[in-house]
Amino acid sequence: MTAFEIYRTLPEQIAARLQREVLSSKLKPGDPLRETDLSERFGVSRGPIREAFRQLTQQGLLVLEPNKGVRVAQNPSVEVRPLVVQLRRKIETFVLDSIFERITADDLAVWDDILADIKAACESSDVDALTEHDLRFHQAIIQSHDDKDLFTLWQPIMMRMLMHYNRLDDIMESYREHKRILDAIHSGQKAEAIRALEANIQ
Amino acid sequence: MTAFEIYRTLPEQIAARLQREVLSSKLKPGDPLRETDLSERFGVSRGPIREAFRQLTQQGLLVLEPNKGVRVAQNPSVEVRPLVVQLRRKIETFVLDSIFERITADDLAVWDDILADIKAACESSDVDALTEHDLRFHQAIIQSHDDKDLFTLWQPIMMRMLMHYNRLDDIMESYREHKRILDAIHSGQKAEAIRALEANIQ
DNA sequence: CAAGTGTCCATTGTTGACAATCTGCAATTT
DNA sequence: AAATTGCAGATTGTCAACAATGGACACTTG
Repeated sequence: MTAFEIYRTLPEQIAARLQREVLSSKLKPGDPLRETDLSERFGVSRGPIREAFRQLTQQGLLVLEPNKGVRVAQNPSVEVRPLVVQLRRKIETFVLDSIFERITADDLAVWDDILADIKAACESSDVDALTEHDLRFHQAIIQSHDDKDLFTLWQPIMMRMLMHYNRLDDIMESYREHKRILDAIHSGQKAEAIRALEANIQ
Repeated sequence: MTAFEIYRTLPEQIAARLQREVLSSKLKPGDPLRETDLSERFGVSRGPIREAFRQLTQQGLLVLEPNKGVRVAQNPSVEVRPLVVQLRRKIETFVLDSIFERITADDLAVWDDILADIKAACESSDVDALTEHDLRFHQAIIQSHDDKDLFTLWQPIMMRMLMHYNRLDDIMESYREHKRILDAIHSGQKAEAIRALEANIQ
């Protein structure tokens, strides 16, 4: 299957596959995941499956109950959803504000590439691809901060927002929002970039 | 410290022990934890140890690198620390505001008990016990919210603050801060309770 | 008939053996 | 002498067998 290995470990590959299925709602909140099923499906023993569960639990996509196994996590309740939005805004604007003066041409090149992927996904109305590249976009920004631990803090919050990714009537609007962020960064307008980033997080 | 701590599973017991050692700085940032060592020390095989690692990684106390094992996580950098404080404030004030009108006498009785433990720890200058009961206090508040997922979101943020628990010159001040919170709740002063809670989180 | 009890089966928990990988150091090469 | 390569030991990764747990359902019992 692997022409070239994108993921270092077996559990990482499995976790990536399962993550995609959760975020695309192929696996729905409450769905149980059985270790034996997956070990047969992926042709490995239950060990790596458990390790994949570990990673996805940390991301908040799966919930583990002792002696009962794991289930796909529930979406955040309507009451806490605004809190999640605020938390994500706080982290991402903190990062953008913190790194702004140190953004390199290489950083921007990478982000521009992701923006192109977002555009393509919007134009073909591919919601799953949009979710994936939206995640990549914001992840790239977070990971450009020196403190790598920020990513660990941010990831579960981001995941809780992506699980109900259906806020836009016009899918192209997502592309425009991300473009506004990068345009502002390109022209060195920090305050405007932060505003555009906040507008994108809701 | 409670006389009988009942943990449902083996990994939970192990994780609790290790958590205590990290929070009391018996295990310091960067220290490696070897599966074989711990499996001998606790008299179990490596499976439950790995599951305990999983839990502590989710809490942000351990960091896992493939093929290298786990290490005790680094403290947040001075730059990120204010962000962590803000995030924790946002979550805890959100919860207190949200549950305030539904707080029961039973809730308050539990919180008063924990406050007594905090007082005892302060009076005997037992910093480790104070850390433990401080954690219990805020955890009890978070967990009184209907949405149990909030706890999962809050825990890793809380842990990052507890790892450098040394802000107070006068340890008794911790007791007074927590007492102010409960006094305000007892007398139904919501705004004052939230103010006192924010003052305690720094 | 309702409440409790026992049994079976699906599933997770635990274990020890073996494989793969990393680290440090010595031997080799340039 | 500096850089590279090649072991050897330590450590994590994977596996399959067995144990323990929980849920469903039939059965007793009052």
